[in-house]
Amino acid sequence: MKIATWNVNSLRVRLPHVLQWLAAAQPDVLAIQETKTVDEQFPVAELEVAGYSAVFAGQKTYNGVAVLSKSPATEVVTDIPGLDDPQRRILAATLDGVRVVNLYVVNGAEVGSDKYAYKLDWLAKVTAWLQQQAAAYPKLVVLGDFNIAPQDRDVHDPVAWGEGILCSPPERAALQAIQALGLQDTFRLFEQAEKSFSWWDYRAGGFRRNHGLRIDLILASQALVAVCQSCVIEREPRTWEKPSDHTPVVAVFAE
DNA sequence: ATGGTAGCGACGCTA
Repeated sequence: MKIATWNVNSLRVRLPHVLQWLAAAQPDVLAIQETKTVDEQFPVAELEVAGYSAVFAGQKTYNGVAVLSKSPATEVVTDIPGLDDPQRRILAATLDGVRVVNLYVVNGAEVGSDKYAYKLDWLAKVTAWLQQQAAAYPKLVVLGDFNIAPQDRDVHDPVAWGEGILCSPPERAALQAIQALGLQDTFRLFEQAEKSFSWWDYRAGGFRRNHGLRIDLILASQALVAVCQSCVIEREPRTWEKPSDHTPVVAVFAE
């Protein structure tokens, strides 16, 4: 089972890229963040032609998550207990016996800001719910745009980024709390090139200079870690004309 | 000191 995550930064703008990538990569599941598309405008028909069904939770202008899959999704959840949030950032679904939780984690803007407080509160509530998901579903994948670089090696310039947003100790502790539920960062199960990133700022030639961060993650429960065969960052879509600022991350699990 | 670009929807907000 091939499972991928990709923050597309507007599905309406990026649909040609998504279709091109699906045709070539043929993942079983693609979790998408930042669709920026209301449900009424979700491109169901185009994706169906490509061989994918979709579940989605969209809103106007911002956020929005979706899960595309070759097999139909069941047990779809978009809202969790204790988090009364109009922002569409969560989509859980079951696919061929695997529980997939797609997260578009709050960015947080700046350490100490209101948005930062919202990020940490959001993460705490999501983590409490993930604990229940982990208990209910031994085969669990939690993936998406985490807006947290797990370690300094996931940051192109750890000195410059310091303890700022996406790198601050409270954010990293929040990610650790999720991993403490028994979820491992599948990318680090394997040997990887140094300076492997999944997001590069559009500004200041970020991609050209490989000034990026690894903030798009695929976490897996022990039952899936045991059968995880690979986790790779696919850089190519970031080289295409008018790309998303993120590129796909793909994990393969046996069976 | 706080740039640079992209997307959305009306010149600012978010990332």
